Amino acid sequence: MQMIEIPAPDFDLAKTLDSGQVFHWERIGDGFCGAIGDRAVYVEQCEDALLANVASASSRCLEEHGLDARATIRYYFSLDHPLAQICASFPQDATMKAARDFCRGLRIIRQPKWECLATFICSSMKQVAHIRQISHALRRRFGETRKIDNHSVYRFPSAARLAKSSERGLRECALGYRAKNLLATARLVASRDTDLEKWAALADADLRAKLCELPGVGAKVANCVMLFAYERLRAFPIDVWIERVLRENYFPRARKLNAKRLRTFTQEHFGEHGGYAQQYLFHHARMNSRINGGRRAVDAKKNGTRPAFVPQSRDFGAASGACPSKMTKARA
DNA sequence: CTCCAGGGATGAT
DNA sequence: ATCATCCATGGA
Repeated sequence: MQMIEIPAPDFDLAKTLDSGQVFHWERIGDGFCGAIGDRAVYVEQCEDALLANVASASSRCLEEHGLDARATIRYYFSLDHPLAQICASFPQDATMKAARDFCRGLRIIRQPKWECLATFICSSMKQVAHIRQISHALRRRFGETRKIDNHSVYRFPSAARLAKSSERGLRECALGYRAKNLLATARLVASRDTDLEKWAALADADLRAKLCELPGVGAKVANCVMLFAYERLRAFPIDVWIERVLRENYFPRARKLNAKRLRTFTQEHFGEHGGYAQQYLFHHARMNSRINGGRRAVDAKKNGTRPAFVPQSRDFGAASGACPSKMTKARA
């Protein structure tokens, strides 16, 4: 057990872990504790490097462990993504530029597929803080524990483990009406006729269609899973925040702006790394809104930047990324 | 207290 | 095909 140092230029650990793409990392001291798959990890940023401690159960010797730990960190945090090129591919409008400057170093990470899917099934109509709470509750109750520096972290429970739990047990993790969907999807994934790993070979549209067949998964959740677990950097989830950003900045005074038109626009405008653009817009908007304790309009004015937008409309049915017919979903 | 949240399934137009 | 309504829960 010793700290390893990993070069991580053009990377911001805190922004990455606090941007609403992953929900279980805990601030400990100067860094974060969490699980990457079945490994317990402590990681902190030191300038252009990461200092990490990775505890894995299965490694032969110290040298092998070091290589494995480095590879794990590099892969999970997507340190191989060409971030400069990705940001350069963004559209050059003012809204996008502001988000790009604010989110420098934020990377889309590579999450385990089931963990990501299950977590986002739990995310519907929940604030980020609630999703965190749910993720932790599920882990504490059903997940295996791992130790790192006399601190406990918990794995996300397997689909098989959740499949054999009860809806009541899930509801006790503050899942509410989402419990039924999570349980149903866990049973499907555990039953082996839905192989999440195999789906990695599918084209975007087919993958999205497959995901949308799962209970509790619609266009928005499917796009999140595609972006955060399947490396589909084009996937553009549209939630209430993103919809506000789009309406206020790209369609000021547009009446009759339905989901399809919004989706078409995002695919055209944000292009091949739309998912990255989306995450930057999301994080920027959230961190600058009043109701989330972000910087206020007054502070923004002082800094010479544009005032943060203020959420106002509250009435829309969100949808994004074509999610083909779900006629087959209800039957099961 | 009220308001709202990284939505989806369902039934009515 | 689009639209309204309901679904639980807890932080702000």
